[in-house]
Amino acid sequence: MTVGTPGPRARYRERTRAEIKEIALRQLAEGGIGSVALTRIAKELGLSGPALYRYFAGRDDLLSALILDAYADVARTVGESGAAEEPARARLRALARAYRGWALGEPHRHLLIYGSPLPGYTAPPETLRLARDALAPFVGVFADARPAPAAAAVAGQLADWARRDAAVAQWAAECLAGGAGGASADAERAGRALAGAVTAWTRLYGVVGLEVIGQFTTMGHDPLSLLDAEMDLLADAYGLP
Amino acid sequence: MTVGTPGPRARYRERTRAEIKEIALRQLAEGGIGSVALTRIAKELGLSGPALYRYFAGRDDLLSALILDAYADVARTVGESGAAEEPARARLRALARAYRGWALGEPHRHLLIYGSPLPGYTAPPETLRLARDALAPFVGVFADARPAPAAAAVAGQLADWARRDAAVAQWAAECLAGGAGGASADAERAGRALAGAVTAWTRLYGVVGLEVIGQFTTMGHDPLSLLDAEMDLLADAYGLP
DNA sequence: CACAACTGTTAGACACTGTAACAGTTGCTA
DNA sequence: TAGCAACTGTTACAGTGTCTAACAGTTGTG
Repeated sequence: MTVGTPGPRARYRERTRAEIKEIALRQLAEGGIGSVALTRIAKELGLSGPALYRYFAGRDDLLSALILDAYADVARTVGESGAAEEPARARLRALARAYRGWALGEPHRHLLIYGSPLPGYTAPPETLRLARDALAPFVGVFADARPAPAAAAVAGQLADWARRDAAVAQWAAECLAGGAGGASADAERAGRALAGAVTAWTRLYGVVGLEVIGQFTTMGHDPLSLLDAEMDLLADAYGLP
Repeated sequence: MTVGTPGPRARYRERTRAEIKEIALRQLAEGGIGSVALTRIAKELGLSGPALYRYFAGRDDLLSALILDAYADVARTVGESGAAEEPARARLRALARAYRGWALGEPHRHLLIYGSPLPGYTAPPETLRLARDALAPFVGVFADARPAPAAAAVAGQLADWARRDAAVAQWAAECLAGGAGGASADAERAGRALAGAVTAWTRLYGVVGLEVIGQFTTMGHDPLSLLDAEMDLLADAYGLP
């Protein structure tokens, strides 16, 4: 951690990288992932082709950076929402709506994360952490869940997971305690909460994903109603107040 | 409809088109959608570059054909499964597992349909029909559904849809009657069945989609268990026997 | 103040899409 | 059955994009 002052050079470098990503995001929004082209970015910056390779190792590296940013943005957006809502089921609705709002506002970024994966791409470990950050608020919602019998198997598997992996157990405990307090929740409780969170996330992805790719445009229902219904049914099945 | 005999020329043409699609599918499987390249397909066929444009107007046209084939394959796969299962909830599980099996067997084709859409692509009307064919068996499962209160809003919206659009109403009636018999089901019943089918499809897409893009690899649960649980919870919520 | 790192350039290899112009083949029809 | 029109294929080429190599100017820092 010998990171003293940034220095003027590193400053300029970071600024240029940010500009590149900015233009890339615009291209992404306009024509999808296939439209992100280094040469055109360079032209728009007044640079010439290969100069961009000073800032990103290649196209894949740039896209990886965009993916990481998107994950961070999702975690931030979800994390900032619904904390105040009081009955747990209202909090669940708020979390789901928050992600939907983000995804509909920037569908290309949703697709960047949850659309077709890049062929050679393997998510860096940091991505994993951010994905968990996004899931954490959901785990908190299901802190005192009492799942219906049909959900018992999944909850049991996730409880076993918490028993096997200490890091997971600790993470779950932190989510349950609301971030403070280190009271170690038992694995069964963690399993129930994780099962609720994973299921919520799956349903959320199901509704929003289909909406983003336009599979609902010919159906006669409002996707938001469907999302609310899915979260309410989940709250019912997990006995949320 | 003046389509007499195919003729030897049309025969050869169709055969070549099929070969092209075959190679394209292999490229798709190996390196994703970005790896489908007309020039390499031509080389593999012993043809030279532009010859392929005699068979497909361009890369997008070829990909559109692959998309249409994939939709048809999904409709066929789902349509052929689970018809025999007796309690409705068992049929629902079977349908869901059938799609999951297809998607895990050919993840690239799942992504072709449900991953990031091609920038300029708009689905041809035939796609719409095939998508409905895939949904039809699910509608049948929910023929006598009694949705929980949380699902009432969506069911109501879809009932209204059936009231507005006669073609939808007829389609729903056919699904409910199992394909035979023209007894016009009332719109309320159609709305309930459609709501169940749409929700089932959404959950199915949620689980399978996340599994295909590898979002479950770091989670300690079995995706199949989650899928079964989601379908069972849905059967509970819709009062399926 | 001098050097090393940084930032940028041009030239070029390679792959892919798609068009243009042209030539051989074949099925159909007058 | 002779001939034409449609079909199938070719080479040449323009345009775009990724990425490497070799080289040059600039600047922060020891």
